Amino acid sequence: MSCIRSDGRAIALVDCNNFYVSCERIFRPDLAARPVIVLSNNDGNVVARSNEVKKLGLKFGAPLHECREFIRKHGVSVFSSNYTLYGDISHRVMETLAAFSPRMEIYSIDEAFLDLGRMEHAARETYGKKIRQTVERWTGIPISVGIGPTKTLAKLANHRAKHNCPQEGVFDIGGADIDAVLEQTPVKEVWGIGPRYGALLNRMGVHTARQFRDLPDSWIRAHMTVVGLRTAWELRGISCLSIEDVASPRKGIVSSRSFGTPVESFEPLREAVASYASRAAEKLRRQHCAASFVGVFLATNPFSDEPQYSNFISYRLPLPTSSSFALIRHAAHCLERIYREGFRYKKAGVMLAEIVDGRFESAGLFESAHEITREKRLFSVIDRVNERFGARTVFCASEGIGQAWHMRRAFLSPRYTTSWNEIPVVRA
DNA sequence: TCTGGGGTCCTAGGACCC
DNA sequence: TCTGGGGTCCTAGGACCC
Repeated sequence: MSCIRSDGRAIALVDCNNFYVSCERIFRPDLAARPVIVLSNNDGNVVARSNEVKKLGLKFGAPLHECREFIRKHGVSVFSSNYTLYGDISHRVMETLAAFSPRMEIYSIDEAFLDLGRMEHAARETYGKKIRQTVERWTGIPISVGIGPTKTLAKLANHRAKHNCPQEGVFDIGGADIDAVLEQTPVKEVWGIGPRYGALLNRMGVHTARQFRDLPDSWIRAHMTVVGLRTAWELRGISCLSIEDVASPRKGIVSSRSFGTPVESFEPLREAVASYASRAAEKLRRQHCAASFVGVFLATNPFSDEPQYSNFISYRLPLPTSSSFALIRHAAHCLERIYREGFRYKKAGVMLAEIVDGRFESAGLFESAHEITREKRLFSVIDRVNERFGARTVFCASEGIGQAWHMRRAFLSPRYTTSWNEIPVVRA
């Protein structure tokens, strides 16, 4: 294990508060301090809650149909998830953050680690507050900032910032009594300790982050692998997880969805799979890669009493490609081979793997290099058009135009920031 | 009626090779 | 009776994250 003592270096973890809810509120200031929730795809479960909703006790992941009464009773505003909007706001937040550190890792849609270097102790908290004010002013998104000598401690500090000092929204664990903080933190709240390990540790009588930190290495290694050991060392202030400021390309790309209504015939299923293949190909091109492995899966609804069927099949391409045409074609062949009549399908998806640098995308025996180059240029234009004028401005005919299988999004907010037709208008 | 969609890393065990 | 040992690759499964 390669770990280094962090000797005075500080890391900040910036986390957007209730990110999806905050995004919706930017354009609906009337919803500030009001209960708001955002739903998962197909309006299935609650995936984001405003503080008001959390306080009322509604759990993350609750199915919408079980919340109807709660929503009515408390006058909750409900939104379908609008990833186009969230992606765009996320981009603005990250651009703002980038000005505060030469090294930054975008960890998720709403989180980033910032390397603060050897910034003086006394200056850190002030700096954190400055980051917070700037992001809020420039993007309208409230954030919390946790500062610590390692990623895991920064994460823990962030949790603390959010819950113990929401007014300031900044907490520097380096300026606090670390032992006391770890003692007050349930071990299950430590980053890297999931429900499984949490339960195991509790059974062993380990309940706080401090108790976990002080366990013998040999026990941790034996029961929780090196991953658990790294977490413990990080809690001791020894840095084992570095800031990855260059995003490594994905090793696999999956595009899948549950359908809004079950699909019973082949044709719409083929359209859906073509759409997923096309979206996966877009993701692939965005990271300048090509794939030589395509997989397709489909499944009926496991929650229903109807006859069940699910299957997965894959195909290895002779040469890597990033062409939507080629990937759609291969995905369609896969689907033909696993499709069975007489089932009500609920979900399908496309997987790409064996991903390589796009430069290895070369012509096969029966196609010319010229053809490949032409197709690459074509898709680079299509990608630019779709980026500028909105997804699916240009798309392959095989993706279908009706899309009856499309997911349910009954409470969708407008695409305020990415569609000319849906930009908010201010009337004098 | 309704039940998300993406990812990562690590380990154990088997096959195979010399 | 004795029944190598070490290396690599692959896969399935389990844990975690947002």
